[in-house]
Amino acid sequence: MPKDDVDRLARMFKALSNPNRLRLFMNLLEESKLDLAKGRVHDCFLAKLLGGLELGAPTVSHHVKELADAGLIQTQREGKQLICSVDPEGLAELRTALTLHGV
Amino acid sequence: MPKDDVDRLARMFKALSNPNRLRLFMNLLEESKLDLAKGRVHDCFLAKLLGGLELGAPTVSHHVKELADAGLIQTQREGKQLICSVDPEGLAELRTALTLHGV
DNA sequence: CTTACAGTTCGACAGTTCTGAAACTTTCCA
DNA sequence: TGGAAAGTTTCAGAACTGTCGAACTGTAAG
Repeated sequence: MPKDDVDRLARMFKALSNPNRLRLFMNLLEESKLDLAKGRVHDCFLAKLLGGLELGAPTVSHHVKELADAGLIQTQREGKQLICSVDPEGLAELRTALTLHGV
Repeated sequence: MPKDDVDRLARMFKALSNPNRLRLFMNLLEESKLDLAKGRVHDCFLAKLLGGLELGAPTVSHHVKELADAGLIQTQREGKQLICSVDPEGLAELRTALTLHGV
């Protein structure tokens, strides 16, 4: 596996290595499952992701950026709100890396 | 998702978040694929995992412990050598967490 | 225009992580 | 018994991370 790929992967894993950040991502992933089941593309505005997480706004902003930079989520602005969605490509990369082909 | 599960998952991701540690794990995973293809249980002694990695012995020892503590690899001593193998359960947990059920 | 809302940026600080040097332990071989 | 091989432990320093307060930016509603 080429060094660049390892570094890229490591960055994704790092983005998920903090419990609060992982929680944000898993919440989003849960939402995605619901929406995908209904055949819709998913997205979710930031505050909704927090679900019980007690973090200051700066911290959340930082974590979201980290996830986005790693290629795990996509963000887009809608008026005052920031809409987040899981990046399917990033997710696919992770799964591929962890897959024992055919096992 | 319960807090304990999130924390446990985060720990696994953290173990994979360092490029050198990820490399060790991916090397082991590659070996596993070969061995599984042959229908054998896999394992691999430590020095063999390094494959081009230029790290001191203490550092490698530290990384291996980190992976083992996270539940991603198993180790066993055989004479002078430490034999490592991928922990299939840990791997399965990771894959489950990243799976959009039925998608 | 003014105010409130939803995030962002900056700065700082405590805590954690990565790495290697030196010294140690265990196991094997002669 | 003596020595070498393969890891481990402990320690320390440089670098990185997670978090928040304060100040800032852009948008919507009066």
